[in-house]
Amino acid sequence: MQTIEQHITTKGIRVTAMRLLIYKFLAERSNAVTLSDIEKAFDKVDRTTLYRTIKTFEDKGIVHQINEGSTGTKYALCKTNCKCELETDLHLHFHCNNCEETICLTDYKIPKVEVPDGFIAENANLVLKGICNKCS
Amino acid sequence: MQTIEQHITTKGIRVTAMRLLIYKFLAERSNAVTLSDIEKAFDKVDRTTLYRTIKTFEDKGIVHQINEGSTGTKYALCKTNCKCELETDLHLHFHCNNCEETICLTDYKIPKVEVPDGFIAENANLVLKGICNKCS
DNA sequence: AATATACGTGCAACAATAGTGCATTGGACT
DNA sequence: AGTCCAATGCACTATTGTTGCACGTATATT
Repeated sequence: MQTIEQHITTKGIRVTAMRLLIYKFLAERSNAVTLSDIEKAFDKVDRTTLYRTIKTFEDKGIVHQINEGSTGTKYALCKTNCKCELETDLHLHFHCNNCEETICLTDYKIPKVEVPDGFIAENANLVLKGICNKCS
Repeated sequence: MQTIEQHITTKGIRVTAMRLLIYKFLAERSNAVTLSDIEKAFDKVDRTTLYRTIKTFEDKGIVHQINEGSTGTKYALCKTNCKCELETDLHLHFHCNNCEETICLTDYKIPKVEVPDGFIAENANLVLKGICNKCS
């Protein structure tokens, strides 16, 4: 079991107080969050820092982004050994139209889909919308 | 074969010059467009009108929305008899990381996916990212 | 240890996208 | 024609995404 510090370090970025805070915030919840969710949680932190921290995390494969239709991108932690690869790692997301939460269903992978000749798929984003288990 | 006017009318909204223009603009291209794409195309039109027209179209099932990660929602016309239903109508979208175009692959349906107990999926949004046929 | 360097953070400003309220226009209907 | 309601346009506000710069702190170099 890696510590968060070790995990961040092995991804090739420095450990800072801010990054640990943001990481822990994300780790505490199973739902994807927007930048402003994080901003509200720590009212001392500058928006820009959050923005850049999340961007760094994304570049280094620590978080992934989800677009589910409501305005604003959401983010969630990747699993420890996720490489965000199409065939193996990409899971589906569920957006509840009632509570508006977006949940990572990490155990539900995106099925293999056919694409027309000439198209090369490298990445995928599948969001199901409906009613989640808490709201149904 | 329905005229555009008939199609709009049967969806339960009035035909106006603006709506015809926007409809035709969408019909002319196979790619999904953002609101500002439309805005640039008709520089006489107010953004608010576009925004509300698209919203009306969306509510009435004339267009569908696609979220593909780059900022801004994109829109494309639904097929004539599309009801935007999960099992039958929802097709996949392809976003090219090179030319940044988003293409409706209307003949490629979203495969049936399993969701955990308690979740009820009503809608889905699947965007593949990679290189399109023109750029590969 | 002292210095140089690179990185992280915060501030300020800007740009793009979303959304609302209100006055006016214009078509549909009697 | 006059009434009514939907559609449009204008002005304004809110939210989200983004960049440049200055400063401080951690890291590397000697």
